[in-house]
Amino acid sequence: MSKDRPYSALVQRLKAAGLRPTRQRLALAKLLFEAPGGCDRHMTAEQLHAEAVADNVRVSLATIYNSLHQFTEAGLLREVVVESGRSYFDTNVTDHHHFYYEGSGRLQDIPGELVHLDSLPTPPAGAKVARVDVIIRLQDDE
Amino acid sequence: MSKDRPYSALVQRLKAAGLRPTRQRLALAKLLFEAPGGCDRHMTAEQLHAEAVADNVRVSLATIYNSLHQFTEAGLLREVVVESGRSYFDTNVTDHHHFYYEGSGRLQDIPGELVHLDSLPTPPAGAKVARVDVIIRLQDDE
DNA sequence: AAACTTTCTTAGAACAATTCTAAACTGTTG
DNA sequence: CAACAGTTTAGAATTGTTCTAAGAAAGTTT
Repeated sequence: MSKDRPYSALVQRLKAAGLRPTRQRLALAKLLFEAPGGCDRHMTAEQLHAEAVADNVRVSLATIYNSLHQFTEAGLLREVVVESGRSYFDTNVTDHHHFYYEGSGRLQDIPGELVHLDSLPTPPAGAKVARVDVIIRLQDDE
Repeated sequence: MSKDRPYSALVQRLKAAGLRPTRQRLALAKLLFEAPGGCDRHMTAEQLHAEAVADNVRVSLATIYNSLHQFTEAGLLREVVVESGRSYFDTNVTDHHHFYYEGSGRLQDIPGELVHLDSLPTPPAGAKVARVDVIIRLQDDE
């Protein structure tokens, strides 16, 4: 019965990540991962907060930050820092890269296959590669 | 005569960039581009400010930020944002990339030739590629 | 489900990095 | 050297983010 298992897929997803499926985490996960139109989203904390408020979900900004970081930690999100005070959380956690429109501040995915990194220098002994970020910065008229 | 042309190379460099060679800009340029030991530096605003103070150059933090941005604008520096509140100014403005040690927060240059980017997707019409940043994030024990 | 433990959420304060402001100062030009 | 535009400054203001301590909700045990 749907009444007994609201958003069961999301609940499972949170549980699998070791996170209690609380009211606010579920609401935020719904906004992030089950947005009506699209799929891959690039959201700032403020944007997500605004969406939550607009959707009548009462969450504090602190919880937004907590949740975004916990989701990121759990591999449900990926953080992309584009410039000084501007950091996005990307719902696409597959191997991929980004176009960054400097004028509008918009971020756009580039499938991982489209960028071939050859002959990466071997990182110093003892260091593991955590991730490779490629950001192609575009100049667009603001 | 050296008395008439102190740091003439730097003076020229600033003038060529359309910047008045003021006392503080010259002092900062000297710290950035003529550091005793090395050549390529990755400095934060705070670090540069600390160096200036240690060198008995009285500059306000506001001027540090102004100068760093003006130098960057003029192509004398390149800004690299690695994470939320952490942005470096790199004296190496040639085409190159970076290793970022997440633990220590250190940045290390990778010569441009060592990374081959194939088949970059064509950026949308009307947009020019301003720069391609590749950051290889390394996990080192903090 | 009452009692209990643990984990979450919250408002607001605190913080760090950066930018702004308005006044004082300096480099340059005539 | 006078005058002006460009620069510097201290301190306030802003922005994005984290911390704190207290109350609320979830999970557990009975």
